[in-house]
Amino acid sequence: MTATRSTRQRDVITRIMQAAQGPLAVADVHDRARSDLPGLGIATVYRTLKLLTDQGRIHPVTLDGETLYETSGQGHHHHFSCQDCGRVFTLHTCPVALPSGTVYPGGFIVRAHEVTLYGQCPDCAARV
Amino acid sequence: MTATRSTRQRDVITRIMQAAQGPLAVADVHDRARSDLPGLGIATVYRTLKLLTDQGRIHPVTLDGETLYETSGQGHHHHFSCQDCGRVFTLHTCPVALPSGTVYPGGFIVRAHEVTLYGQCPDCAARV
DNA sequence: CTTGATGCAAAAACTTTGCAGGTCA
DNA sequence: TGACCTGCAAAGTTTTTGCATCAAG
Repeated sequence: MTATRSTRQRDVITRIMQAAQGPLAVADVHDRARSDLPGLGIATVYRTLKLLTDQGRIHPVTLDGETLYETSGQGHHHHFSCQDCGRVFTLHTCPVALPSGTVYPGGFIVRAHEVTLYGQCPDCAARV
Repeated sequence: MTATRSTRQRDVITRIMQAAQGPLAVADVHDRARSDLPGLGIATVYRTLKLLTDQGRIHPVTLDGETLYETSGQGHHHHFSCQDCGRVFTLHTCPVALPSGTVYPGGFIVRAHEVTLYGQCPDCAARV
């Protein structure tokens, strides 16, 4: 019987993922976690993110070639990538109406969709 | 003065990109090109794709963590990724209405957007 | 001929894996 | 205490770079 233990490293990483306002890169998680755990190894971050992914608690999203992780269960949502500061935000409003099963021009049967918006986030807009 | 030469390798790779029906991975380009140029090195493929990208003739798109390249100047379009066969198609119909400058809920100023649809392509639907 | 381009191999960047020692239950 | 977990380092992957040689003009 295998068990899955609660450790200081896993707790910290899990908390970071839950507190995030948008998806995070592996390096982001590592950096933030080291505030609490200076000696944390990058391998543990990779292993823990993989564990949480296998548990379905988080999942990866790819943006501009970078693999980021975000918590699951946020419901249908999309992302906004700020072209000024590079941060990625989660959007809870969906700009498309494509129910699963919709047949798209060309005969493509749509089961899901992903949208990413690019532009300027409120912080960067205010900084002008 | 720097020059940029026309070579057999570049011609072949350029032709492959122009003939593609959707974005291609580096390995796809390499495989296809080796039909004509058996000795083609992968480094040349990377260098040529980078060159064409710098020239604005092609550009990268990321899908499911993979970096693919497609020709530029196709106008506004999106992608359809078939969950059965894995191929990526180019769609010329856009499902969202977000003119540049639109302010999205939350105060995000939208400059551009990307949409990827997932489902079953016509070929796979017909194969059932 | 001159200089840019290619192929090979080494290097760099990013992930995963093996191990010995540390920690949770 | 036993089994799981961690950090470190080695091993994979993928992409970039250095170099001697080749070839476009």
